[in-house]
Amino acid sequence: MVTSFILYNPKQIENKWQKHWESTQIYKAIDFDSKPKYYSLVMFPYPSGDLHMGHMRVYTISDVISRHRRMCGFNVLNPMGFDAFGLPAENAAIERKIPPAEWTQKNIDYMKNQQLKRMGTSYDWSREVISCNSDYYKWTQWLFLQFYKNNLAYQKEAPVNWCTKCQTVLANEQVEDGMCWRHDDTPVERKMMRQWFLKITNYAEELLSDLDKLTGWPERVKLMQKNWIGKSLGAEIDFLIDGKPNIKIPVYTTRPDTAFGITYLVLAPEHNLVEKLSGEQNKSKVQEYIKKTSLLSEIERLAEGKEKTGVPLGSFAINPFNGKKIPIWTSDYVLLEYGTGAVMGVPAHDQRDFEFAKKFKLEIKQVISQDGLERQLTSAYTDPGIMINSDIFNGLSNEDGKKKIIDHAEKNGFGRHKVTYRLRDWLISRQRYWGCPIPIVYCASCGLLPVEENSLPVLLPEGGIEFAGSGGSPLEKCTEWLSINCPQCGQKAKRETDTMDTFICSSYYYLRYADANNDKKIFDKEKVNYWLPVDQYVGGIEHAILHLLYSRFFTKALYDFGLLTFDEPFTNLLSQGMVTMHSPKEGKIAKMSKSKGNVVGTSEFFDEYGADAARLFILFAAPPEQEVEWSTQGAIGQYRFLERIWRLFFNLKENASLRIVEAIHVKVIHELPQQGLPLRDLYRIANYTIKSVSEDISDKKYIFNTAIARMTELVNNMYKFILDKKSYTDIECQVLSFSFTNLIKLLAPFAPHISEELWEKLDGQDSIHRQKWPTYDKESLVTDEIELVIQMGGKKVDVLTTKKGQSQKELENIALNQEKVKAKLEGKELVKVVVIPDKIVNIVVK
RNA sequence: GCCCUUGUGGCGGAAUGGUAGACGCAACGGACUUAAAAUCCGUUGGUUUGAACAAAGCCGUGCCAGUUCGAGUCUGGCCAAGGGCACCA
Repeated sequence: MVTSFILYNPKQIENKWQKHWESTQIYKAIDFDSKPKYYSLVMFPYPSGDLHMGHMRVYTISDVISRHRRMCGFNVLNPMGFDAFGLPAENAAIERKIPPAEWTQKNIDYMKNQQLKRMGTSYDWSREVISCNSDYYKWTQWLFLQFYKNNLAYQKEAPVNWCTKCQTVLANEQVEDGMCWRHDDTPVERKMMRQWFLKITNYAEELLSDLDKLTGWPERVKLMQKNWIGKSLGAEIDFLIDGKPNIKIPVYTTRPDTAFGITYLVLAPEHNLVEKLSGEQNKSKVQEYIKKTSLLSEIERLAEGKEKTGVPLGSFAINPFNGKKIPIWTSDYVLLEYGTGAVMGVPAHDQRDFEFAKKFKLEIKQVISQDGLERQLTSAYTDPGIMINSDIFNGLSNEDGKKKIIDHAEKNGFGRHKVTYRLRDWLISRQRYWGCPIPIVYCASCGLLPVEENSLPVLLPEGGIEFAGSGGSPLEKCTEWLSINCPQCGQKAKRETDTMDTFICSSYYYLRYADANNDKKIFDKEKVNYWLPVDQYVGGIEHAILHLLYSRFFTKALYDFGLLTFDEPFTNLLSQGMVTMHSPKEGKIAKMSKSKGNVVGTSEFFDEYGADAARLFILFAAPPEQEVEWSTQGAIGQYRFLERIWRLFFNLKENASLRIVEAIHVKVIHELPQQGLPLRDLYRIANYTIKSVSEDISDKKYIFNTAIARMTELVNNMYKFILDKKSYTDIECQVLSFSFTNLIKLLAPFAPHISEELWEKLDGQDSIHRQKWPTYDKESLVTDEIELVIQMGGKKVDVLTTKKGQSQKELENIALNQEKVKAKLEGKELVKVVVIPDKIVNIVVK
């Protein structure tokens, strides 16, 4: 009897099952199902139009997790959507005259049907969200209004990145090496503009301290967030102005212990007291300086090694500690947005101040010293030491001094303890068309008004938009759209023309998935609190700060608004490493990307070798957090692995009456006679494979590369077992069937198509993806023999197989009686023998 | 400058403080074939002694120390690569 052998044809099989899964809707998540819920999420993509192998990794990792949890009996939510607002669409409109909405939708269709689905992903597409659709951005606007009502959205004048050619503000992400992203010869300038902000700084402390709750997050991500928030403890000290008793300048410092070394004050050029404190003779010079620095780009202003610049204002402040009169300067090395925008100059103990004082010949006064002696400084002394020249504080260690000085200032009312964060409020205004309109109205008589909730969404006008590529937001020229009747007085009013940063859209999409089609509310409270928080989030490390911090902020704010019962959105986070490949343009290995010319498309590979092989390779080549270098050759290796399984199926089907065997009666296997040992080994290996793969795929480990290696080993062992075998006994058929059945079940999350096809060929019920994850026979892993390693001085001398469970003395005797050991012991003195039972004997000699 | 991560064969990578190099790629050999491809079965860290397919020895996880019976793994210092932050007072 010859079973007709069919060649492994991944393209055909994959297409067949993708269609089948879609029509049977096997990945639909059920609200409030009786099974425990599991929310598996991958960061939704920007629809740039073409995914390559570099993108595939994140979807594969997340999909393996989703499929595995489903087989483990969870009610899995695994949704997908598109982060669809953003600049490339607007750019395409400018360059190719395609409306952004059309361009975006075309890309979404392609990515969804030709790419994401072909990867074999298991999304519940009924919950798809597309952030540029009005049924989604209506809720983005609604959220903005909640922030506004809760005093978390406000406008202020702030320095922004400005491109003179585009005549518009750029987001920080759009500034590349200090130049405009569209004009790489145009340095970005700084400009003061009235902009919308979200008050994320209100949550600075909570965002910082709750990092401790996130035990399922990688340490490095938490550390990056911690550094970004940048909490620092110090003091605020008030300085009075000589001759102007009504004005005081508060200054923030982390080194109050150096207060007696203050020899000048510096204000940021944008500080609102600069003008007021400029003396008559200095006024023109100060104004000139302010103008000059305002024109400097961020890059120029912060350039490393840049010489300090600045001008004296011509007025003086009084050091409240010693009554000394000190000059007030302005310099661009002081930032307006940090602390109070003013700094006390202590050249002896701060390197920046030191450089400034040297350049402008200001006094340098040492007040901390290692040995209590004063000496000539060639650079700032920043190490700990003893306080000198500090009046009543002399002789204290500077650490003690910090506290005593603040206490002293507090007692006398000119200073206090102060906590400062590096985190700034979130600038969300964008002078762009392709974004979510900010629902605000400006009325000449009523002022600034929020759009009423029941008239949301504020629709983006479509058609007839002029994308000139210059002159600010295209919305400013949509005169029809722009004018509106004031919701309060009915008079003519104007809409806000800025749109929101797209990070707003992505700060809550994971909540919307819980109830994506609700047109009455942003989401049903019950549903969102059933599904959330996300059990496993997978995404790129590039979002370690922005997206993940913003999302945590949103969740905390929504919790405070009473919409959520949890205050952290993502319980577990996996930050996958990037996919790299040799870039001919850069002459080295670099992140896979179109601009670097090192892209491998998905379709070409899928057509020839299939998505299953690509998935396996991407998971096999390295652990998920590390980088992976794409290698088509390596991926073909995984294709060969799948072919080996495929051929094994036909071989066993023909010769070993292969069938589905989920478990073998344990007794039968253990009563096998001696000559059945290779079979018992195979049974043991099959069970060991189940154990290893289950552990490696669990949320404690996520090491898919070793899981795949274990499966490869099982296949290799099955081949070894059947080598030269012509016929099989019934028990051999059982063990082979058991091994094969469990192999394809273990393989199912990794290579979903081939495992489904083989499951069908085995007459398996339903889908393999709805089978129970295998369990293993613990007893089979217990052996009565062990490999004993014999070492001398920590170096391996011999390995031998012996009975398990022998005493230390017995093992020591076995070791000492080995020929090799005896030979080596000759002429040496035995010092001691270390025995680790069932493992190792280490003989120490002199 | 500060902070973090990573250094293991020709390559990607495995190794609860206990046999370094699992698994794969590449390379080489054998079987099959008229032949090639594919497939199946093997070999493959370096080095020395040896006529040797025998066999045995030595060295080896970026470098230098340390802890330990025993270190790729733990500690300290250094070097290199990558990443984050960067005039944050």
